[in-house]
Amino acid sequence: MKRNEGERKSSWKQDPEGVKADILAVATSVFAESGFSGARIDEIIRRTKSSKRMIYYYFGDKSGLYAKVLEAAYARLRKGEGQLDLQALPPLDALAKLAAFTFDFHRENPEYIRLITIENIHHGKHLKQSETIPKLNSQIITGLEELCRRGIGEGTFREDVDPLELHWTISAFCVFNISNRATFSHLYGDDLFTDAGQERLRARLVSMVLDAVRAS
Amino acid sequence: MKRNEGERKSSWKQDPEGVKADILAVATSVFAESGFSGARIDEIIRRTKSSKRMIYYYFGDKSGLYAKVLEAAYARLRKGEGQLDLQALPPLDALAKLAAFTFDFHRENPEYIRLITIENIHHGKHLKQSETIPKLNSQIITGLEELCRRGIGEGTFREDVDPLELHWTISAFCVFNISNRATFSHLYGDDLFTDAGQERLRARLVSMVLDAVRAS
DNA sequence: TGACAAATTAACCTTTTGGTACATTCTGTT
DNA sequence: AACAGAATGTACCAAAAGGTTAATTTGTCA
Repeated sequence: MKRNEGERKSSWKQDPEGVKADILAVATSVFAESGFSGARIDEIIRRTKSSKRMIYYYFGDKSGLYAKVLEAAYARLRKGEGQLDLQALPPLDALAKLAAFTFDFHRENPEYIRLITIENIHHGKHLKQSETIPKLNSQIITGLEELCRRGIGEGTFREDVDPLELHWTISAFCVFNISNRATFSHLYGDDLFTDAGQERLRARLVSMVLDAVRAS
Repeated sequence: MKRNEGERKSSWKQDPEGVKADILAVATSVFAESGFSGARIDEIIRRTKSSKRMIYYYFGDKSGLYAKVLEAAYARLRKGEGQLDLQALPPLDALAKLAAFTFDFHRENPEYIRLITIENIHHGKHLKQSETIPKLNSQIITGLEELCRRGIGEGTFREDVDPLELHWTISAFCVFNISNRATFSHLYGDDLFTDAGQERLRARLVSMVLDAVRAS
């Protein structure tokens, strides 16, 4: 239903990377919006400049596409954290910065969190297919290990802090804030999801995390 | 493939409540297992003693069935909390008990948490259809308000504690522990999901929540 | 006991949906 | 310029999936 009266009837450029990126971007939105099973291949191609054929050409099938979408989501999430340069700050400050940043970053990128939530609904089966995702995610842990070592050495951190537990705690806060917003705000109002409410939650997260690691 | 050589060829008892309960129980499992869109009506009836028609007879359509399943899940979750009798304990102890109980209860009932997560993927649209769920959930907040009032009056709670924020915090911990287990344990190992790990997380939750409310 | 409503079964239907076959165009290489 | 292989568009398909129709059985009450 579009264009070209005078133009040539058929003409297209080859652009594999562009097509792949386009599909991936659209698929990210559609999967995040409707879940894996709820997402429709036809809906994805409709929003794309390409044709259905290309999805199967480049990604194999719906699961393959979802796996790539998920991979890209994890990559961007961890990439953000990686740029924080936590080594430059005193341990307690660095931890505070990490927690606050994670809170904001997840809030600014709800699609990625939704994709991870969706992946959990499906028992992580696509994640298991990925080679690259586990590597990405080990970075955050080694970063926290380093941070804890410094804090313990310095005497500001408890001796028994657990980097993994720390990551778990921060994730729990920041992920829940996105993943359960719909039901929570419907049941209890959206006071906590206004800008002011979110600032309070972020402050709460930071102080809780700091309290949890601080030497007594 | 069952029964009756010598028995009458066809014979069934009318049992509306039994049929409804059967369908609801099976649907709970199937929806929790596969999500809303991923769940198959045929799979549900297959595991049921009834026939497909009954789902539509009693629940209208797939969404109607899911709405009832979700309603039942919320009812059981809140029913547990309601039986805690928090008034009988000093505020700090009551809060600790609530947090620890919620942690355990969610852990023992992952299906309900999964259903809520699934509902969030679908933007809470089934929840909005329910009359009863919001009532159920207001109980926990009024309970916490009462608790906070006592704590503040007694001087053990900070003056500015927010019951809703408290509930949010406890929920975040306990829900994340279930809803993101698949991806988290795949990426970071399942140390935190062993019995010992879970006990540590529960202890962390309790101490964090207490620290957050305690007057300084 | 007979009639009427409620409950239930079994077979069927329509649309949707993920996926494919096949033809066509583009582009780098010789 | 011609060939080969990669990239893309179009039309199509078979199966799955939600939902429905129609007929049968069971319970109830006058």
